[in-house]
Amino acid sequence: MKAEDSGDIEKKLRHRALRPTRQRIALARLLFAKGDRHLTVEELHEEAIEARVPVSLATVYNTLHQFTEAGLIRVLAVEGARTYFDTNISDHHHFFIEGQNEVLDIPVSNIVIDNLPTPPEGMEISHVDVVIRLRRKIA
Amino acid sequence: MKAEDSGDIEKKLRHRALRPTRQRIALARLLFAKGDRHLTVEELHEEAIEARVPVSLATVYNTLHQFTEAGLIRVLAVEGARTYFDTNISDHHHFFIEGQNEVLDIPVSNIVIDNLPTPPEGMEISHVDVVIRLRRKIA
DNA sequence: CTGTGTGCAAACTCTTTGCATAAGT
DNA sequence: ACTTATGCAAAGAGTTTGCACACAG
Repeated sequence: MKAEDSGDIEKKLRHRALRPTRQRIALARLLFAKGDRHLTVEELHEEAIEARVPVSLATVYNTLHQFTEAGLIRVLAVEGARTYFDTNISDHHHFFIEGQNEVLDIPVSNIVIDNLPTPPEGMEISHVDVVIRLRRKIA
Repeated sequence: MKAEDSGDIEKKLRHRALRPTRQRIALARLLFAKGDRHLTVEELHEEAIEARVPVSLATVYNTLHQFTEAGLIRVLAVEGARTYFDTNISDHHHFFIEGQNEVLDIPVSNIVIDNLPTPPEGMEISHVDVVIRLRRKIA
């Protein structure tokens, strides 16, 4: 939950060969200042506008992809039309509420996964995603 | 891997209040005759055309959604533009090859998941999806 | 016959791209 | 100055929808 100051963010961006522009800094701040989050491009765009940082949708798309390639954030593996980005890159998992396309962090991630299979030749495991799909309990 | 004959398929469809039309039967046969598969709408559509079953893309979309609601198939939780449908509804998991949007079944599904978290009030677990993301090993 | 399913094309949503302008170094 | 980023609008991919026609019961 440590909020990072602009100096940190600028350094981080510079280190990934990303110029610390006004837009990138603002988006990074929105992303990382509030702890772990998962949001869509649309949501981040709205937040930026509300925060009086006029930034175009296309730039939010570009920026989130650049951040993803830089390893600052991650793409969530949930089905559905839109893409969710996750600011938490450490191992943790998610609830997915069926019919509402909603994603929730799993509070205490003490899930144990065992007996992971061997990846095919020449491949290595990048990350294990566990999505627990939930549905409304039928009384 | 048991191939089902048309009688079975018709019965199955009828049981879900889906009229066994030519198209639905043909699609069901393509889906279930070859063991477990995961495919996109596009792929199934091409297969149907190749099998000389002229069916429209829209019908493939409709049919796959109806089959999903009927519990005959399942939607795969992988990110990316297109939706994958899985003919295997039992508990099993997937490899996802990053950068190629490719899905592979995990051969022997002996993964053990333990310490599942308690779902929020009024919710129950529908299914647990495990996606092991792979990347090309960097020498 | 009656109601449901199908096919086509148009509409929609989310995402990407091309190119002129603006900003960073 | 030189290079890279941004914004806009247009294009693109995948998916959904409306409505006339066809088919199953």
